[in-house]
Amino acid sequence: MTPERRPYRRESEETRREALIGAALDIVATEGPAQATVRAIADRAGVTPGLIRHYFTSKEELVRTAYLTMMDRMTADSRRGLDAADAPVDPAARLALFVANSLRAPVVDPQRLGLWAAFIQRIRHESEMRDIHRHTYHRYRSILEDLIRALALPGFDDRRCREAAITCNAVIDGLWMESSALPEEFSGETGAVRIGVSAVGALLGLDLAAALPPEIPGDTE
Amino acid sequence: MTPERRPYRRESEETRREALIGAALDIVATEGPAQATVRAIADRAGVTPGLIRHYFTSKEELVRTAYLTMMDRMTADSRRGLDAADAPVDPAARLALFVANSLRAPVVDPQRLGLWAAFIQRIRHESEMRDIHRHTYHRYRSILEDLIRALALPGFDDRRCREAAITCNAVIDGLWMESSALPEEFSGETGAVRIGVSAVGALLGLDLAAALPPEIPGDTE
DNA sequence: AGCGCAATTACACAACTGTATAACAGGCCG
DNA sequence: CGGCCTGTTATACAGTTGTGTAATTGCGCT
Repeated sequence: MTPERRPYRRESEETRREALIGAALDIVATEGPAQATVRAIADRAGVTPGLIRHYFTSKEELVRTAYLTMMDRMTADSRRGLDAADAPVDPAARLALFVANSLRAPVVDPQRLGLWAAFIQRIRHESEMRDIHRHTYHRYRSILEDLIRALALPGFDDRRCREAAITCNAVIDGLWMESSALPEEFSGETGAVRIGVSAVGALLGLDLAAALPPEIPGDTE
Repeated sequence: MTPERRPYRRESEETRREALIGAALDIVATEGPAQATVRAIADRAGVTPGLIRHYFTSKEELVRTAYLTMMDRMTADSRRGLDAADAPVDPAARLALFVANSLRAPVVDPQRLGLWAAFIQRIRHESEMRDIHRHTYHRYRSILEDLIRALALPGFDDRRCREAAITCNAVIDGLWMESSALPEEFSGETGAVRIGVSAVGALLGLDLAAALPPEIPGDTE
């Protein structure tokens, strides 16, 4: 009567790391960071808890890696459609698309807000986290700044473009936050996309809403 | 050889509740929610852990009460100087003051951001938290809306005032968040107050910076 | 086919968590 | 000044946490 031992498959390091990171993000997003225990993460990833310490020196390191992955996804999702072959060439359309992407799914999402909040929480005490945040913030803002500069608006020198990017970034972040926290209040006529696009337009003195390319409904890859 | 028992003083319910709430906020703000255990909270409040369950039905309830207290403070700090006897009467000055207050200490503060993030984390799963959040958001936004309506701007009907409030709220929230997370990047010329006041002005089409009452340096009560 | 290594599991452990309950004592009322 | 209510402390407890370590077994290698 030998005690049964769970059967398993050997996987590559990359596969296992990705599975563990994905499981960690999943749990933090859906159930909060307090529920993201080594046992819960391992369980969701389909392995036993001990394996986490085989691929990461500590649970802490796994979580950190997971957050970096999330931030990369956020920026990539906001850029969607800007680098494609059929990407809009009109600078105003490009800016409008970027703003709109930032203010709808999958970027706007209660789960992502929770994930992001859990991440922000750690910024003050862990310098690696602060570095990740600073890097992500600057990368996003600089995309915005480039899009604004491409508009070649009269009177917008480098300094003014930079300040406009800071301001537009703020209004986008605020709307992202609020519409993710209270989705039911930002639907229909008060949609975050509409408000955000027209707000950025107002800040730059142009009609961005008219430039926004129509959304392609089933365009989720 | 009687085992020594810790001496204590009896206090009013209000005193004890405030002490416990304050201790909880303190610890969540400085060390994160994971460190806010019943033992740590009781310790900081100068009592023993059991007392928490004497004033709150659970640790959960204490934390919830603490968050509500925090949100009240945030709004109150932003209103500072608006209700005083020597408050500005010019509507533009009042709006500018409110915006500026929201974007400097003590409202802008890394610890408050941490506190706020820990709070936001919980709104998805705990309906009481979501209610607190919704209530706080609407209260703040409606202050903003009233200040905007008082400007009596041409063409700003109720609907437009409401949408302007949503937008201004977003830009303030975004700047608050970013300057709290990366304080060193929002000092001097790129100060959050300056950018925020001029952004709100731009969104409403008026020069708010000129209307902003000068800051009284030592005015922290 | 089967050896050997390392990926994976299994188990143990001490620290810590929130909560329940009983014993104690501070200080108001008589 | 003494009793007694209740605010407060003390202690116990079961559950959970991250981590360390030894045993197993999948599977690439020759």
